[in-house]
Amino acid sequence: MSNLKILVVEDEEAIREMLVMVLEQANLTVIAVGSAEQARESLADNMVDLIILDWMLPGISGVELARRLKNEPGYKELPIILLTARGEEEDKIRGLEIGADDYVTKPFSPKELIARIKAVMRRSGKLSESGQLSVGDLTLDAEQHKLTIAGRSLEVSPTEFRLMQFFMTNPDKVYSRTHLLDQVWGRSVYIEERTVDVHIRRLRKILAEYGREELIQTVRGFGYRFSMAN
Amino acid sequence: MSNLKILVVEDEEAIREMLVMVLEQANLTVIAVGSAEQARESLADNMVDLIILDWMLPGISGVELARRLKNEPGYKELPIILLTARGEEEDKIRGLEIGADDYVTKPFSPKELIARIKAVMRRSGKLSESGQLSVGDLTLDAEQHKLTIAGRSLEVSPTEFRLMQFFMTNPDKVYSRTHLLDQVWGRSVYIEERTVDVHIRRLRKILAEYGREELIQTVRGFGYRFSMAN
DNA sequence: GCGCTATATTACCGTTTTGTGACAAAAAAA
DNA sequence: TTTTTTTGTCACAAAACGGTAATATAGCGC
Repeated sequence: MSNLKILVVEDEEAIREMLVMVLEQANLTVIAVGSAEQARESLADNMVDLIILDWMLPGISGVELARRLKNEPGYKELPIILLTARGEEEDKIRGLEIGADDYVTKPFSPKELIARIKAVMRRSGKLSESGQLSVGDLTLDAEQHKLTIAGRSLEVSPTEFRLMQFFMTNPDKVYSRTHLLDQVWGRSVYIEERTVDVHIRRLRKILAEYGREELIQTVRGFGYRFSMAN
Repeated sequence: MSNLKILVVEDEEAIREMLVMVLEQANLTVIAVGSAEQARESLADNMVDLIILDWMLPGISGVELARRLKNEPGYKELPIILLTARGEEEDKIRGLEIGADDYVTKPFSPKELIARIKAVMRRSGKLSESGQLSVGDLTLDAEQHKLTIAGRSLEVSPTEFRLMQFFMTNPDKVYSRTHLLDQVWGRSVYIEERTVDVHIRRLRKILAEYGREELIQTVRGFGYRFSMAN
């Protein structure tokens, strides 16, 4: 779950520190602020992947901030987890109505919080498939950001790494160039379809050094497939 | 602050987990139980260096357990930190009268808790601060603030030392410049991301004198990684 | 084989990212 | 105080990355 940035909005310092520690422990990048106003500033400067928002805040309350964000086009998709005092059942309902993606009650268990973050991230498709992916003797470790074949590490560029990550997460299926562009490059960029060929070529070249170029197969008329089976 | 064993007595699971995480993060060994009775059993089996005790417990309360322990010859010297709900000022006084060594209010800040534990440990002379980290033939001694490679000591500046300390504590993982800044420099300090590069460079230069510059690896597009493996 | 299309391969080159030395301010030491 | 060390920033150099286009090759129906 690396490389995700979380914005924590909590006015009480002890709890804020607690949150920061728990989140950093879980390998997340954290920005912590104490009010809705500061949260706004942070959002303007930083792209964050999720907000953890205290229900009660001085000035503009957490619920209010959540409600507003969920009505703004730019932040509609930004997952929000609300932090509420224990047992306020109506709060939970109201929070979810407003559009919060989940909520956690104080005091919170670190495990639970992390689990909920993961769940929300997974739902919004932001979870970058943590841990180790293995296909045959190929291993991709997201944490180390390292790709190895039979223990020897491969030198791949960032884009190649992401492409490989995608392939290893979805093996044995054909993907069109368009689909690959969407998934690996991101929906918002327009790039020539042919560019995919070039990156496939680069990956194959690297794999070929270990006699594994057949891992990435061409499916004429459709696209490419990553598979152990020939 | 390693090699110290802490017994946590707290009935509420969320808070118990929280405590465990915070303490383990601080390199302490933790045993966590949910009641005074279980605490008794644990004490019979394990030698612990400090107890963190919730004021309110089902059955025999925390205060009561503290009072009893402080009257038993075998446990008289065992430091106890009481956990109380916020703002119960009389509790504090009563707690200290009973013989508790310190108290912390919920919700607690991780930093504060660790600081108080350290203080209590120091007072009772248990703080040995034998923080030795070793990775390969690299050794970092937190106590002496000394970094040695195969016995020969390296001349590193304070910041470089902390950076190295962080890396050696978290090997084999990529960290972004932002993450490193947060962890090594501390959040709330605004420093150019590229400054990290410079410090990495300085560390590498020192390591290079011993042919070990490859210990710190660049992961293009992501950050840096400390690892023995190539 | 021929013609057509899809894919492979290569080279190019602007852009981005990282490395590096120098410098000055700040902090620490003397 | 003066001197020395430490540290953050900058500017430029070096390296790498990544998209494009041009060209070559391969697949396939006829």
